[in-house]
Order: sequence, then structure tokens, then C-alpha cells
Amino acid sequence: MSRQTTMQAPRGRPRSFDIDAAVERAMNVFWSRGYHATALPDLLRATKLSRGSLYAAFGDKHTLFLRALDRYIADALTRMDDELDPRRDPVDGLRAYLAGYVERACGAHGRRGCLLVATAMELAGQDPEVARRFASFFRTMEARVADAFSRAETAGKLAAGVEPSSAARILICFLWGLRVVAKTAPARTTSQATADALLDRFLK
Amino acid sequence: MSRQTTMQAPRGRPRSFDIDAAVERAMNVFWSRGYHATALPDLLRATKLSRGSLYAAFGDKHTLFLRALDRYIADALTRMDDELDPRRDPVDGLRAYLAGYVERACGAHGRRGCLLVATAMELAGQDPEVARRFASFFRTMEARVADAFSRAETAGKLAAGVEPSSAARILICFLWGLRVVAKTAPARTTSQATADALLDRFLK
DNA sequence: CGATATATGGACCAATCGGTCTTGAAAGGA
DNA sequence: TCCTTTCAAGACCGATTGGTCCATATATCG
Repeated sequence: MSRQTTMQAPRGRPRSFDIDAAVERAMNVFWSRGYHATALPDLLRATKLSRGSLYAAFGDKHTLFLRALDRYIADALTRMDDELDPRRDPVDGLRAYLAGYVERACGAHGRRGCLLVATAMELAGQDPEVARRFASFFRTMEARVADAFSRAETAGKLAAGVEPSSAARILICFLWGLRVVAKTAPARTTSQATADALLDRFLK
Repeated sequence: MSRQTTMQAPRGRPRSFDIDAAVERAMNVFWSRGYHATALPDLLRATKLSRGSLYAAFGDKHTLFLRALDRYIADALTRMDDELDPRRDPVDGLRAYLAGYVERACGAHGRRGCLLVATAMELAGQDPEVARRFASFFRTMEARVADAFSRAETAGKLAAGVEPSSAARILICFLWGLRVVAKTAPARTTSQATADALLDRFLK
């Protein structure tokens, strides 16, 4: 049901740059520098667009930022869907999910931080569009992780007294916290061991 | 060994405003809005100082910010020293410490966020002064919490297989994460129950 | 070939940024 | 009283902000 089929081909010169690629480049700038610290020239340099083209394509800085944020969130959801896929073993899935966070919490990756956490801290208090997206992602993440724990429970792999939804909330706080701690670029082995130790508290 | 005793009284009109109070007011602005989003007029309004006085007293915006951040950190250290005081029961201390974070992670307090986390995400990557302070606070926090767990262990209150330093790292990540999740202003009861559930995983 | 649409690059805009400086009043000590 | 210092208020600075507009070139259509 693509619009291409019902719409005439446009009459003039067709768009010659890739919008998604531009959003991704913009995302990387916001990711490294934050919203307020990113100036228009930074975005123009990164997207290789002229001022006119950028404003024609995205309207304004804030809208472009929202699109970049949505892209970041979509990527995170994709990873989550893959790692916590119901068809996978839930414990393996949780291990893989944690490993991803550990990887992103070390060295240069860690120092760069997390666009979602940074945005939540910088803008969520003042910007309802951002707050909505953050809250929504948070709820989704909680639901998926809780589901994984739930499946682990029915598989008899949870330690005594562990409630899936509670364990999910704990794990999620821990993961957000990893993103914060990552700013000090801790050793991978340390983060990995810490994550393992937490998960082991929940498992048989 | 105060300098007052050796120095002459200054000759001119004495300073008529309270520097510490000004730092605290500035801290509150930075806390609510973040570094880049805080403009000079915001600081002037909050501190009730003139431009001239503010620059005479603090030099520039960045220096004032660092003083505000140091004030925030000092307050956090004071709370920590009180709650995790070695003369207290370590488990009571940890419970009190967690309760403080839970309190600050709900409703309006939560929405406001944490100046330290926000600063770490916004500036630590680019600003070595900020990175230093964050890393230092992080290490201190880890040491104090690990010490509390260690005392709990010698008191025979730790569950089997729990290592104090590992538990401390887990708890700290969890607490930083609480500060992030707080942006969605979750219900106090939920946060409290989650924190309790985590702690209970470590205790007999 | 026109007509249409999109691109670039840069001029241009008002507003605001962080920061300096001046002025004149006020408050202390000598 | 005079000297020194600090104060508030605001003019002023160059640089930069996000955003608009225009001239021109180019690509694809009927």
C-alpha cells in the first residue's frame, strides 16, 4: 500500500539525498553533543546539507531532533525484539540483552553515553514530546523484560521468591544505571561481572 | 586557622550578600534546567545579583557551575556519611540510604532529576573538570556502600554467595538508574517495593 | 523546449549568548 | 570627612543562535 502507486511521479527534480541517512547523521551529532550543545552548523556539516535543504526537509531543529530520537529508539526496539524474542530461550535472551548493555557501557562507547538517557535528563522535564517518548520506551522495555522473566519462571529457571515483574523493574533500573556509570568508562570485565552477578541472583 | 585572624579587616564597603546562598540558588537553576539551557539572566534572577557582582564573585558561568556542582556533591556526601555511618547498623543504613533515593525518585522531586546524573550525561564527555568530579563521587559512593555490605557480611546478615563489592556495584547502578527512571515520576510505592526487593536479594 | 521542483551557498535577520565596562549610590574604616 | 570598596542597573560588545530568503544551477517531467 505504498503511496508511490497511487501518486503521480512528481513533476520537478527529484530529491537527490537520502533523508534517512541524514537523520542518522544528525542522530550521531545529537548523541555525541546533546541537544542544546548542537548548533546548526554542526548538523549541516554532518548531514552535508545546505541550510535551505535541511529546513525544507525537516522544518526546524527540534523536529529534526525528534526524528533522530525516534530513529535511536527504533534501533533499540529492534535489538530488544531480537534478543528477547519469545521463541528464544528466555535466559539466553536476557544474557544477550545484558551483554549488549555491557558492551555499550565500556570504553569509547560508554563515554559517548546514551542518547535516550541524556535526552531524558536534558529535556524530558520541559519537553512533553520527549517525555512521552521516554515514558513509552520505558514501559515497552519493562513489559518485554518482565515477559522474559515470566517465561523463565514457567520454565522453572527462576530462584525462589523472585517475582518476574519485580525482577524486571530491578534489572531495568540497573541497565539505565549502567549507562550513567559508563561515563566513567569502567573496564568491560567489571561491568560484565556485575551484570552476571545481578542476573545470577534471580536464577536457579 | 581561619584567614580572618591574620588579615586586616578590608577597607571598603563589606560584601553585602551571602555567597553560599547565591551558589545554592544558582545550583537550583542548573538543577532544574541543565547547564546549556541556563542563561545568565536566569542566574541573575535567581541569585538576585547584578551582572557585575556575579562576575566579580565567580569569574564566569562555568566556574559558578562548578561551585554549584560541588555544593550538590557535598550535600550528597553529607547524606551518605550520615546514613552509612559505620557506627550504625549497616542494614539499617542501607535501608535508609535506599529510602532517600526512593523519595527523590517520585513525583516532582523525581521529575526534577539529579544534577549529578544530568551533568554527567550533558558535560562529562567534553568537560574534564566535570568528568573528574563525577568519577570521584562515583568511587566514593562505591567504597561507602561496599563498606556497608562488608560490615553486614561480618554481622552474618548477607545471603549466601553475595560478595560485598559486587553487591555494592549492583546497588549503585540500580540507584543511578532510579534517578533516570524518576523522570517518568513513578509511584513511590512501586519504587520502594522495587528497592526493597533488590536489597532482599542480598540479605538473609 | 518550457514548466516544475529541488538542490546549493550565502546573504540576511532579529534575538540571544556570555562577558565587559561605566555610572552613581551606598557603606564601611581611617 | 575622605578613601576605598561593593553594590545595582544597564549600556555595550562581538559572536553565535535558530531561522528565512534569494539567486542560481540542475534534474526530470509533459
